Amino acid sequence: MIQDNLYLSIQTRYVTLAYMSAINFKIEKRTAGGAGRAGILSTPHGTIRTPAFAPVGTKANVKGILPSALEALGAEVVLANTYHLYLQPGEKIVKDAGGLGKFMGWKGPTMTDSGGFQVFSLGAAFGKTISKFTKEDSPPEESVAVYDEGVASQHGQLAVIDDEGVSFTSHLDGSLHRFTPERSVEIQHSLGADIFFAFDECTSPTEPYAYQREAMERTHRWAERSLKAHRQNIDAVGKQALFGIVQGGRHEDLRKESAREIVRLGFDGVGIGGSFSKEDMRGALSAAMSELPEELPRHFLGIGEPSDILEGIASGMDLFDCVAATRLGRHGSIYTKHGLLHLKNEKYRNDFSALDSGTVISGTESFTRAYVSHLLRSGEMLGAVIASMHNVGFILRLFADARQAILDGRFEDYRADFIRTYTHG
RNA sequence: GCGUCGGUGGCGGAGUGGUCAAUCGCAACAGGCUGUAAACCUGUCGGACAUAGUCCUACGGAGGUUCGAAUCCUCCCCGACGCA
Repeated sequence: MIQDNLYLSIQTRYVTLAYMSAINFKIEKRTAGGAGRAGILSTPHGTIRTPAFAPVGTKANVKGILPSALEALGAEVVLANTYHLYLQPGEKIVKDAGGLGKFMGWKGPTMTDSGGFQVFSLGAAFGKTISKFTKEDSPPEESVAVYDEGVASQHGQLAVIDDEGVSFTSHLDGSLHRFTPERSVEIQHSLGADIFFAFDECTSPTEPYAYQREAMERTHRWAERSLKAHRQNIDAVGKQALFGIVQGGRHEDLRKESAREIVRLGFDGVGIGGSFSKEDMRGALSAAMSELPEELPRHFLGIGEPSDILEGIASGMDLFDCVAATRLGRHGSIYTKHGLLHLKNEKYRNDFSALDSGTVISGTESFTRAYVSHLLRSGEMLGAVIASMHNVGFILRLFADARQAILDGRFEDYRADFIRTYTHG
C-alpha cells in the first residue's frame, strides 16, 4: 500500500508537470484478492466517490428527474451527450449559459460523451436490432427499420465513417453535419464538463475481426488527435479531463492492444467502450483491465444492468453510466431487489405494497405499485417520473452499498447476496 | 304516425355480393429496452383443438333471394334527425 501510494504520487507529479490534469484520483481500498477498488475522484465541481454511477442526461437533463431530486437520490455526477447538444440547442448556448452544469442547474461534476456512440447507433446499428447489447439469436438482417425514410441517407443510415471523421445526417431535420476528433473536442470544450471523452468508433459485434482491428486503430488515431486538440487549449486542460476509449470488440488481443495504446497516449482516464453480446463482455473487459495502470480512473461506458455493474466493479471499474434506469422506468419497469418488474402488468393494479419494500428511495417512499401502475396506464407523466426516480435511486443505492462493502472488505459477499436475491427472487 | 340516415368484434370506426373472423385506431394482455433517433418498439387480441391448419359461432332480430350475404329484398326491434 505504501508502495502504491508512492507510485501514485510519483505518477501524479509526472502528470502534473506534463499537463496539470483537471482531476485527481485516489484509491482508498481494494477488494480482497480482487481487482475492485473504492476511490475518490476529485473534479473542479466536486468529488465523486467511486465506484460511482452517472445517470445519463443526454440532452442536458436526466429524463424526468429534477437535479434537486437527483442529488437527493445520491447522484454525484451526470453525463450528457455532445452529438445531441451540438444539434440542439447548439454548444454555444451551453457555453454562454456558463457550461453544462450551470445550464442544466446541476452543481456537481459533469461528463460528456463524445458523440462516438452515435457513430455506431446512427451508423452500423441504424435501423437494426443491434444496440449496446446484442443478442446472439437475433441476427441484424431480420431487424425492423423504424426510421423515417425521408430522413435516412442513401446508405440506409444516418452516419458514415471515413478515416478523417464522420458525416452525420441529423435525426432531427435531416441536415448534414460532420464530426472529427478535433471538432468533438472543440464542442466538448464549449460544453465544459469536468470529464469528457475522446471521439471513438464503437463497432457492432457482428463485424469481422479485420474490421474490429481497423476500427480500433482508427479510434487510436482519433484518440491521439483528440489529445492534441485538447492540449492546445491550455484553459480547458486546467478545467477539464479527457478520457480515451478502449475498443477492440470482443477480441481479447485487440482489447489488450487498445488498452496499452490508450494508456500510452496519456489520457486522464480510460473509458471501456463497445457493443457486446452478453457472453463477450466479461472477457473483453478483463483483457482490457489487465493492461491498465491502477492509478487511472476507468469508466465503463453504457453499463448497465445490476449484474453487469457488479461484474464491472469486481473487475476494477470506477465509473459507469447507463440509460437503462430512466428508460426502463419511463417505459413502466422498475428494479426491485428481487429483479425487474413490469408495473403495467395486471397483477399490480391492486398491489398496494411499496415499489420495492425495504428499499428506501428518496422522494418515492409514499407511492404504491398500484398508484404508479395507474399513472403509467393512464399515461400520466408522473408515473414515468416516479418510476425513473425509483430506478435511478435503486442503482445509486446499489453503488453506495457496493462501495461500502468494498470499504468493509466484504464486497464479494455483498455481490453474491445481491445476485442471489435479484435473480432468484 | 310519415320520411331520411343508421345499427359491425370491449370502445371508436372501415368494409357495401365471393379473395371477410372482417383494414385501422384505442383499450386490454404480454414481451423488449445497457456511452437515449426510445413518455418508445414488438407480439397477441371471437371460440375450440398445443402451432400450421381445421372446425364452430359471428357484422341488431327473424325470414328470403343467390352456387355464395356483414354486403341485396321483406318484416320486426332500437337510435339520431326532419315533418306532422
